[in-house]
Amino acid sequence: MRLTERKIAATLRQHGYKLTPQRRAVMRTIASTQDHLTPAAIYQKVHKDHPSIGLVTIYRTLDILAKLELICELHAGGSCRSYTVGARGHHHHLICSNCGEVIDFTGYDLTQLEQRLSRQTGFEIEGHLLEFIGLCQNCQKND
Amino acid sequence: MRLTERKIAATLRQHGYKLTPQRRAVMRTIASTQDHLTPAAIYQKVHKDHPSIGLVTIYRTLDILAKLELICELHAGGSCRSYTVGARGHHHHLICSNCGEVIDFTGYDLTQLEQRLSRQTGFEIEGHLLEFIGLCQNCQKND
DNA sequence: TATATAAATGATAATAATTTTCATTTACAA
DNA sequence: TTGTAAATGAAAATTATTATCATTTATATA
Ligand SMILES: [Mn+2]
Ligand SMILES: [Mn+2]
Ligand SMILES: [Zn+2]
Ligand SMILES: [Zn+2]
Repeated sequence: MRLTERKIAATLRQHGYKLTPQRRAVMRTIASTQDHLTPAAIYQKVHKDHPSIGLVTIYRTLDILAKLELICELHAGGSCRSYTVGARGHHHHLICSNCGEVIDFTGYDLTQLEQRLSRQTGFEIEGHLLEFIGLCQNCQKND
Repeated sequence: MRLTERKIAATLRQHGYKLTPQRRAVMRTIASTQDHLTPAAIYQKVHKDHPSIGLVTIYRTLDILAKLELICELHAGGSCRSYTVGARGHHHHLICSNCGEVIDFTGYDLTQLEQRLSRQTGFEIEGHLLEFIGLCQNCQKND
């Protein structure tokens, strides 16, 4: 079942956030489409109904909604990049959210899943991204 | 086995790229650490040995190395964001690299792997990111 | 080894994305 | 109602990324 504006609003309330017209507008926009939207795209849509809204409010609202896991952040290609040496061959990553340490791991095969998805959706799949985020041992010690 | 500067250089050659001191310096820097580094961080490191290098050259070199899969791009938290409504509960994504369409999929469980990784590395894993990138049916038709 | 030439570089500017600051407004608890 | 902390929007500041273009350079080949 999809998340409605009403549902989102309730969760905001539960967490002590005020329910402003601007936030409603952002929620409505996001809840009204399957697309993934950049902050700028959301701004443009919201702006139609709510011409006085500021882009900053979009960013702030998105941060809150993401923190509450009401929306989710995607990391497709393009910007937002950092690099590490490529271990030989295909592999995946384990990333420390605190210090940025990256551990490569191999031996986990996603081709079965890839084929299933391709069959089910008609997508021609070119690649994938599998990353685990957490705290490395060091960063656990130092709180 | 880790990728050495020498190995990287050979691959560059094979693909018809010239071997410049700047590129060597970038390769050396990347090959010399396990860390993942932002373009800015790489620039700072390279800049020490090679004060005249331009940041633009870093970007250009990284693009090439990524294209040749000698390094890999990470998408941890932070910037590079676009949003989609959260389907009820945890799910993963299939993203069209051309038009940006996103399909959520569920029913793929990574907790086994997560536990294995946690045991092996001592990481306290907080979450993960699993995304497949490809072309949706529409974008396949329209080339 | 000298030379021709396409490729690469770096300075600079342009663009785009994101965050900070701060004075003003507003949601909502009491 | 009213008080107050929270939220907003304008503007500026930062930061990331890309485009342009004159100059330099790696390297194939004579
Ligand atoms: Mn993989
Ligand atoms: Mn998952
Ligand atoms: Zn760490
Ligand atoms: Zn598409």
